[in-house]
Amino acid sequence: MPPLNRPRIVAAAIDLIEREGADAVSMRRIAADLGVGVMSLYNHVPNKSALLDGVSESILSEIEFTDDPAAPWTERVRMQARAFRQIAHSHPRSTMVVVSRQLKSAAGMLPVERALSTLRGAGFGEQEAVQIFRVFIAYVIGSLLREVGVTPTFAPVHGTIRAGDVDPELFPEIGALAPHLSTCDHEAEFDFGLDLLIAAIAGRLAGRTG
Amino acid sequence: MPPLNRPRIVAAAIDLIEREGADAVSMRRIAADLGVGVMSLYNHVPNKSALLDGVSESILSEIEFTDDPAAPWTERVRMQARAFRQIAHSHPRSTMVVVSRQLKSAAGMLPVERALSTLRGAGFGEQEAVQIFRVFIAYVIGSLLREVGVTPTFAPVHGTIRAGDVDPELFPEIGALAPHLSTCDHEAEFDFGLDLLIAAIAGRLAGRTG
DNA sequence: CTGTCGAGACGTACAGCGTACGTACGGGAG
DNA sequence: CTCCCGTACGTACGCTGTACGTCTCGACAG
Repeated sequence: MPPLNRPRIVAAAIDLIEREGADAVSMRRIAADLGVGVMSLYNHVPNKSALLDGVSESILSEIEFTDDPAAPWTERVRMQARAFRQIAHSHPRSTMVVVSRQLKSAAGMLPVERALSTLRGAGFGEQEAVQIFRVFIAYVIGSLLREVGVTPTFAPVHGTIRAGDVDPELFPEIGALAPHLSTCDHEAEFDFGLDLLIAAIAGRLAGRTG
Repeated sequence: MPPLNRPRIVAAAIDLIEREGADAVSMRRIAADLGVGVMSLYNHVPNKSALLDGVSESILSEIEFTDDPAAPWTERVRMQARAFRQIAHSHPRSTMVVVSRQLKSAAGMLPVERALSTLRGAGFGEQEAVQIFRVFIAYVIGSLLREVGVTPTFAPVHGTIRAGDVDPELFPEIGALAPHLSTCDHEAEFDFGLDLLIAAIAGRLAGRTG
C-alpha cells in the first residue's frame, strides 16, 4: 500500500466524482475508497474545500495549449476555447467543480494569461481585451454547464421535451421546434457560437484598423 | 399566525437564501424562520428538491416581458436578455438555484417560447433559431454566474488580484491588466457581449437576405 | 350533542455529513 | 537505548434530509 498523500487523495476524489457524481463526494467515502480512516485524509488536506480546489487544479493543469504563435489570433482564440472545453469534457461530472472554484494558483491563472496575451497581441486595448476575455469565458462556461447537465434550464436536453408534452396553444414555438430542442450536437453548437463570437470581435478590430 | 402553505414556505426559502446564501438553506432553518416544526413543511412540499424548484419557479415568474412587437427583433432580443438578467440580479444569491433547475412548468418555458418566437419571427430557420437561442442562453447564464460570484473562475472579481500578487515574469499580462481585471462594470460588460452577439447574428441574417 | 374522520402540526429517530480532539504507533535523531 | 514527531485512526458533536407514528382540531353524520 503506497503512502497516503495529497495527489492520491485528489485522484480518488476525481475518480469518485466521475463515477458517481459530485454529490457522492464525502470525506468518508473517499477514505473508504482509499481503504483508509476518514481522519487520515486531514493529514494531507486541510478540509474538504481545499480538496475540491485540488480537484479543480489537477484537472486544469491537464490543459495542453498547443498554441502556434504563427497562427492568426482568431485561430489561437478558437484553439484555446476548444482546449478548455475538451478538458472539461474529459471529466464531465467534475466540470461544475472546476468552474465554480476560483484558483489563485498557477494552474488557474495560466489559461487567463494565455488568453489575455493572445488578445493583446491581436491589437485589442487593455480594457477591451479584458472585456472580450470575459465575454468568451461567460460563453464557454455557460456552454459547458449546459453540456454536462448542470444548467439545463431553458435548454431542454434529449428526451426532456417531446412534441406531445407541451400545450401547442400556450407554447407553439416550443412545440414546433421540439425535434430541434430535444437533440443537440454539442460540439457543433459550441463551435457555432464560438465562430459567431470570434467573427464579431474580428469585425470590431477590422472596423478600426482599416 | 396565517396558515402554513406552499407559497409562504417558498417565500421564506427565498428570503433565507438572499439573507444568508443558498448553503444556509435547510428544512430545519426554514421551519425555524417560520416558527413551525420541521416536519410540518412536508405537508406542503414533498421534499427539499421540490422546494428549490418552487424557488426557481417563483423567481422566474417575476420576469416581466415588456415585449414591443413593433420593435426590431434585435431590440426585442436585447430586452429579453436584459429582463432575465435583471430578475436574476434582484435575487442575486438565488441565481444559481434558478439556473440549475430544469423546470417543465409554464414559468420555466415561457421565456423559452418568447425567445424562440422572436428569433423565428426575425427570419431564422428552425434549427438556426434553436442554435442561436442556445448561444444566448450560454452567454447569459455564464455572465450571471460570474456576476453573482458562483463561477469567478478565470474572471477575478474586485480585490482578488492586485498587481503585487502575481509574478510579473510568469504572468506579465495578468500583472499589466490587473487594474482592469480587478474591476468590472457588470451591466456595461453584459451589454458589451450582448451587443457583440446580436450584431453577429444580425450580420448572419443580413448576409443571407441581401 | 356525540361520535367519527381526515388533515395538518409535531416529536422522535436514523443514517449520513464535516471535522475537532485525543490516542496510538512507527521510524529517524541524539 | 530513549525521545520525538508525523501519520493513522476512533470517537464524538452538531448538523443534514426525511421516514414514521402520534396528537390535536375542525367538519360533518346521526
